[in-house]
Amino acid sequence: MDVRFYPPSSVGTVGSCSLPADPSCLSSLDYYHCNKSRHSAGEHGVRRGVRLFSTLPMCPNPDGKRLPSAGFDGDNMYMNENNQEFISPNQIQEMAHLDGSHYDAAHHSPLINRSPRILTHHISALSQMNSQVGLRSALTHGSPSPPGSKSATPSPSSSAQEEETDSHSKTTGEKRPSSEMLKKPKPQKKKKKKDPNEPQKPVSAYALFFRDTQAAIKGQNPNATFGDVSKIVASMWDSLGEEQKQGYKKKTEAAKKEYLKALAAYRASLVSKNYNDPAESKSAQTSQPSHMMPPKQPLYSVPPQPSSPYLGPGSFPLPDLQSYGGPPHHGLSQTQILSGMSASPPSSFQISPPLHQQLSLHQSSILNQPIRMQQVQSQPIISHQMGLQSSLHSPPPGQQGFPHIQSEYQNSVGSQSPPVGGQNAEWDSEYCNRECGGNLCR
DNA sequence: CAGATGATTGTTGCA
DNA sequence: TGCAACAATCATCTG
Repeated sequence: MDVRFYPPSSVGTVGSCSLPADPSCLSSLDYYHCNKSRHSAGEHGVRRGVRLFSTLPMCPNPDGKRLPSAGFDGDNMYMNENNQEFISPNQIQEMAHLDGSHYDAAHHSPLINRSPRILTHHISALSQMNSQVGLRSALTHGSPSPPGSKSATPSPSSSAQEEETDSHSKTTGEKRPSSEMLKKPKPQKKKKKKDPNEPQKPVSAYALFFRDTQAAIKGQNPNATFGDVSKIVASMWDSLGEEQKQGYKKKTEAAKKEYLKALAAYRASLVSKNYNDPAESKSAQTSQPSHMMPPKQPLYSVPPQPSSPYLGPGSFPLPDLQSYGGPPHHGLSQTQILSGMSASPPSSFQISPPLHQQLSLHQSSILNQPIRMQQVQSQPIISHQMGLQSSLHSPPPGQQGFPHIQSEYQNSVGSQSPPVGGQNAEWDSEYCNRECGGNLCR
């Protein structure tokens, strides 16, 4: 796998995401490095380290050289040896349209920042690779160089690469240095037992994004470790437009509001419980030291919203599916968008088995979310479902995140995928029976 | 503002 | 069988 980062100067202006000569070497990690390069280029601050750079094995080019054969330099699309298109100017335009407030074609924002479609390309190509070579094994064990290659796949611990990484980090002033370097013996943290009745803390925007995204990444990188996925997701998060982030943050804030309400109720119940059963108060106080005290944050500081603030976990993946799905279709309804997309699949998109897996994963997560919520906490389930429903009709801002991927999901799966709009009775019932016993699907 | 904490998922090992 | 720990990363909280 060639996750080599070519300095901008080697490819052109800044786009700086040089894709490997061997498309089979393409992976989401390319994406990661594309963003790395972006950050290294200092587009909007240097953030990420290039640790992966040194830890990931490389897929050697045929001649052992690491020459960029594909990529994007901000104006031009690079092709790989197979003339496989990774990105087209039109797509760039779409990306610009996708997030016009952030994208500036003249400023060479990162590939993925322009459109997650790139990621889809990466993932799609990656899926082909991963069907043959496990990313994880390559990552963790260091894929042995093919015979004859000039060991362009150095050991992850290659000192040369470490040196390079170091120097790169130094020159770029990475905010996030190698975790190995910073790794200090972690104190064994004990997870405190939580009261099952205690309302679950709302997940952060990033966690939501992670939840949504990891399935897709995993789908295409079945062997990707959690660390790999984390890095990719983090990179994607970085690339996420402010609008999309705001979408997630809105959800988070809404969830937080709900959480605070629930927490207040929970604490109130604890208080009354303690009043009735002082014996329990001791343990309760230890686990809830502040339950007698007013919360630091005003419980109702957030202005109330008409519907369930926590749109329901189910509402997250779906928007993301949509957000991954394609250029924004302003003024189109969800159904219109989806049906329209399934009618005209992009020719360049490659369907790969993992993609199906990915879709099913993703859709599983869609329907799974309420289940999980039901299991873990006593949040208003109805509002979750309502949130899901409402999300079907009025997508929250967050779902604009990666519209390209969504459309490609839809397109790629075509009729095999469970349609969103009602033709999925069979799938739905199957899934429903399997996953939720028919309690939640409808 | 720096550091701690907890969240994300999947795997592994132990009680 | 169930639960804790762990991985990388980020957001949030806390002192």
